[in-house]
Amino acid sequence: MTAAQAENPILKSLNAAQRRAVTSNASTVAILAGPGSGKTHTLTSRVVWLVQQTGYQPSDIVVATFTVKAAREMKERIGKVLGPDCERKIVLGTFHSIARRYLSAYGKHIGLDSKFGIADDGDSRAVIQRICKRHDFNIDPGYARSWISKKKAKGHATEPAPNKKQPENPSLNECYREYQEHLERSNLLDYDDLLVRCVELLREYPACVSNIQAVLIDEYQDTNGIQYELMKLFAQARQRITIVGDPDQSIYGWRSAEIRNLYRLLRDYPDTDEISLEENYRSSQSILDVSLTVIQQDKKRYQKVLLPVHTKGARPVLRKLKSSAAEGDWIVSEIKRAVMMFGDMLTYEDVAILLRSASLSRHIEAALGKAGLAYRMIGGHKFYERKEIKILLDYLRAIYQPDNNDAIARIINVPRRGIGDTTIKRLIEEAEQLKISLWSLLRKHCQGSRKAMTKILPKMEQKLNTELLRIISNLQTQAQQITEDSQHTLVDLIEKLLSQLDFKQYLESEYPEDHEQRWQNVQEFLSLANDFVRDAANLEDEMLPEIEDVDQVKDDSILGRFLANVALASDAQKNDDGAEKKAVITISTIHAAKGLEWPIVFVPSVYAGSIPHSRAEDLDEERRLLYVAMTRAQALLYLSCPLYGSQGMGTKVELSPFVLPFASSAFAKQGASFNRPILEGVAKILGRDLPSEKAIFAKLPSMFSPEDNLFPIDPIDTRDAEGLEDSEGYRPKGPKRQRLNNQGYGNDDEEAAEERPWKKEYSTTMEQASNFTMASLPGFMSAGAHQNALSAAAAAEAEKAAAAKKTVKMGTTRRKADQSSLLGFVTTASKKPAAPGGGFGGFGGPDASMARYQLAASRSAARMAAEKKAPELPQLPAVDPSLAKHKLASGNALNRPSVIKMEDDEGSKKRYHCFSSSPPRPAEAEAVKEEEQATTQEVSAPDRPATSFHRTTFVSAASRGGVRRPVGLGPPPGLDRLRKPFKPLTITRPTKPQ
DNA sequence: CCTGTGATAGTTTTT
DNA sequence: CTATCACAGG
Repeated sequence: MTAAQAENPILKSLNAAQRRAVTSNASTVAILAGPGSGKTHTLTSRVVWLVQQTGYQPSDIVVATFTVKAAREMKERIGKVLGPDCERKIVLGTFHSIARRYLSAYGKHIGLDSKFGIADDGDSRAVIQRICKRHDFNIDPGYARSWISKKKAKGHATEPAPNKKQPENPSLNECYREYQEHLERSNLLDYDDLLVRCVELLREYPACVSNIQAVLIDEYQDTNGIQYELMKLFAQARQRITIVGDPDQSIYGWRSAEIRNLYRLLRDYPDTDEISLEENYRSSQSILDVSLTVIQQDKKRYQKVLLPVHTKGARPVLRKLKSSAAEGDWIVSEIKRAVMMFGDMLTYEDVAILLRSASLSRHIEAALGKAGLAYRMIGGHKFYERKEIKILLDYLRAIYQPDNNDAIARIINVPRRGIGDTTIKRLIEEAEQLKISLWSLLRKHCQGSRKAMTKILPKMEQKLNTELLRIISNLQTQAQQITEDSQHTLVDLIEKLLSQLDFKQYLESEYPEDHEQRWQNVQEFLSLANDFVRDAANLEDEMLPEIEDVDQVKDDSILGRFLANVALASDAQKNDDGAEKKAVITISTIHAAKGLEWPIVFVPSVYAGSIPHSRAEDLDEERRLLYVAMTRAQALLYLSCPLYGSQGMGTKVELSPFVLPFASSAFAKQGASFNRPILEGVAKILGRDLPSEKAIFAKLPSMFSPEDNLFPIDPIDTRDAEGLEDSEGYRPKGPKRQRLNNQGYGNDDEEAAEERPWKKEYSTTMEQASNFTMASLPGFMSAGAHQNALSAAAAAEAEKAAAAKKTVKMGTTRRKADQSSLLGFVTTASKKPAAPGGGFGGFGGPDASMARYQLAASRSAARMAAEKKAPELPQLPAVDPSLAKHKLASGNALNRPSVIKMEDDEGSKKRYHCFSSSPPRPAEAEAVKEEEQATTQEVSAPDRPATSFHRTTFVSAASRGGVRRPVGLGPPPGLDRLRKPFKPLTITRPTKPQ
C-alpha cells in the first residue's frame, strides 16, 4: 500500500497529513485545517482517490460547496485530473444548486410543482413588505425577513430550544405564515426553502439518494442547521462523509452558519477520523504570526497549529493615513512601488484589495482611476441586478411563470404604460384578496370576463392589452417550443422579447445619457444566455444519475434552468475562454475573497466601525473576518487606516480594536524596503524567478522613489494637534479643504510642514511615473488609451496646480495634455505581454476604471460648478456613465467595444462576439481641464456635510452583542472529546472502517 | 385622484 | 443606487 501510494500521482503532491486525509478508510472524515493548508486540494484529491482507488462511480458522489466560485474551481480541478466525463457526472455545486436539482427532478414526490421558480432577495423583500403594510404589523420588514430566514435555516435539529424568555412577536409568525402562503401560490421557493424542501424530500423519499456513496463538504464551518441535515440525508445510504473546515474562518454566522455543526458531526458520527492539516503553504511566516496574533485574541477559540513552511518575509505593514483619499493614493503608490521593484516578477494580477464592505471601494476606485490602473471588482453589485437586465429577467420570469406576481408587478409599467405605483399596489391587493394571480386578474379584466375593482383607465387597459399581455402570451407559446433540438432557442426568445418591447428605443428614451452602455449590457446578457444554452446542450449539465426504479422528472425547461442559474449564481460567469487574460488589480469584499490568495494583499479601512462593522452583532466573527483577509496574503500584507472615515470626512475614526493592542509591536509602520533579501524571500514564497538586480534597476525610472516615503508615517491630526482650530469653530469639511482655506502660516506651521513634502513628492511621482512610461513608448495608442491619458494628464496638472498654489515650487516643466501617452503605453503594453516594463504591463481594462473615475469626476465637477453658479461647461461625458455602475466580475465586458451592431446579426450570434479585443470606441469629447481640476479637488476633499454616523462603534456594538450570542463553542453535553475535537496529528486513533 | 419628477438621505457581508 | 417625500400637471 505504502509503496503503491508513493507511486500514485495523486498522492505525490500531498504531505503526510493530507495523504492520510485523502486515503482514509474511515467512513466519516473531518479535516480541520487552517488557511493555506491545502484544504481544497485535499478535498479534490480525495474525490479523485475515491473514484480511482475506491472505485466509486462519479455519479454517486456529492460534493457541496458554499459559494459558486468554490464550486466552479473544484469542478475545474477535478475535471483536470479525471477528465470532463467524470467532472460532469459528479454531483457538485453549492448546497442550493444541488438542492434545486433534486427538487426539480423529484419534487413531485413531496407535491412540489417541478416548474417552481426561485424567489430572489428582492422578491422576498417585496412580499414581506406588502404583508407588513397590509396588516400594519409593527415590525421592520427587514427584520422579519431575517427572522424568517433564520427560522428556516436552523432546521429541526436545533429546534428544541423555544423556551426563550423573549415572547416572540405574534405578528412575526403571522407574517411568516402569509409569506409562505404567498410563495406557494406563486410556486416560488426562496433560498432557504430550497434547502428546507430538499430535506423534506430526502426524508420522505430516500430512494432518490440511494445511490450516493460519498458526500464531501467544503468550508464546513459555514454550514447552517438545515445544511447539516441535508448533508446527513444525502449520506443516509452509506454514511460516508468527508468535511473540510476551519472554525477560525467562519464568517457566515449572520447567515445562520453554526460552528456547532463540527461538534454535532463528531457526536453523530463517533468514529469520525479527525485530521488536522497544520502546514501553511501560502504565507510568509511573519504574515502568519501577525494573523495569529489577531485571531488569538479570541479566547474561546480552540488553538490550532499553523506551521509556516516559508521564510519570515517582509513584516506586515499597518499604515496610518490622513484621509481615505490619501489611503487610496498610498495604496496606489505602494502597488506601483512593489510592481516596479520586483521587476517583471509581480504584476497587477498579483494584487488584491480586500474590503469589509463593498461601499468602501469608492476611494480606492477613485485613486486607482486617477492613476490609470485597471481593476476588477468582485462582490458588490451583480450583473443581473442591473436595471436593464432585471427588467428582461422579470419578463422572462413572467413568461415562465405567469403566476409570479412580483415579476409581473415590476414590469407592468416598464416600459411606461401610464400605470403608477398606486394602481399596481391596488391590483396586487385585489388579486391577493381574490386568491388569484395578478396575471389572471389582468387577463380576465382585459378580456372582459371580469371587471377588476381597481379603476383602470381605458388608456391603460389598451396598453396593457396590446403590449404586456400580448407579448407575454406570445412568448409563452414560443417558450414552449424551445426544446433541445428545435431551432427556437432561448436566445431567439430573448431577441424577440427585445424587439417586441422595442427595448433599444426604450433604453434610449429612458437613459439618454448611457443607453449605449446599457444596450451593450443587454448584448452581454444575450451572450450569456447563449453560452448557457450551449453548455447545457453539450454537457447535459446538472443531470442527476438515473437510479433503478426511481423516476425523475426531466422536463426541466431551458428557460427554467436559465432563470434558476441566474438566481443561484447571481453573478455572471467569468468567461475567460478566448479573451486575453488581463492583469488587473482585484478589489473584493473579504467575504468574497475566502478561499483565494494573492501575493500582495491590502486591507484598507481597518478602523472601528468598518471592521468590526458598526452594525455587526458578533465581534468574534468580525475578528475572524479580519483574520481571513490577512491570511489571503502570500508575501506582502498591508493594513491601513485613515484618520478620518469616509462618511462625510468629518468623523474621526479609531484604529480597529483588533489590531490596536499591538499596532506598533507587530506591524511595520511603512512598507518594507525592497532589498535583495526581501525580494528573494518573496520570490521563494511565490516560487518565481527573481530578475537580476541589474535588470530591475535598468527599468526603474530615474526619479522613482524606492521606499514607502511619499506619505507621512504619522499623519498629524490637525484638529487634535491644534486646539486653536477647535476653538475657532469646527468646520465640517475635509482636512485638506480646510487647509486650502487657511493659507496663513500662523499656527499652521506644523500642518504646513507636514503637508508640504507630502504634496510635493506625490505630484512628482505622478509625473515621474508618466515620464518613464512614456519614454519607452511604442508609437501606437488606442483612442481610449489616449483619452485616459488625457484625463490622467489633466488630473496630474490639477494636482500640480494645487500644489503650486500652496507655494511649493515644482521643478518640473509643465506637461502638456497631449503628452500624456504614458498611459497609452500601459494600455498598449497589455497587448504584448512581454513588453519591456511588463511590470506595468497588465493593464487590460483601463477604459473601465478610468471611465468610472471620469464619470464620477465629471458628475461631481458638474455638481460643484452648479453649486458655485459657475458657467456650466458643456457636459459631454466622455464615456458612458453607466460604466460607473458596472461592476461585473469579468472586466472583459467593460471593454466591449460598441462595434457590435444589431445589423451585424451574423456576428452577433457568434459565441465570442462579445469578447472582441478591438480598441474602445473613440472619445466623444475631450475632458476639459477645469472640469478635471474641480474633480481633483473633489477627490481629495469631498465637500460633503459631516454626519456623525459612526457614533456606534466598538462599545455600543459590544453592548448589543449580548442579544445574539454567537452560537458557540460552549461544550456540548457529555462527551469529553467533543470539547477538544481536533487533536494534533500525532495522536492518531485507529480507525475502524464500517 | 393619479402619475411623473426632483430632491434627499441612508447603504454589511451572500446563496 | 433606491426608498421616501413634496409638488406640479394631467
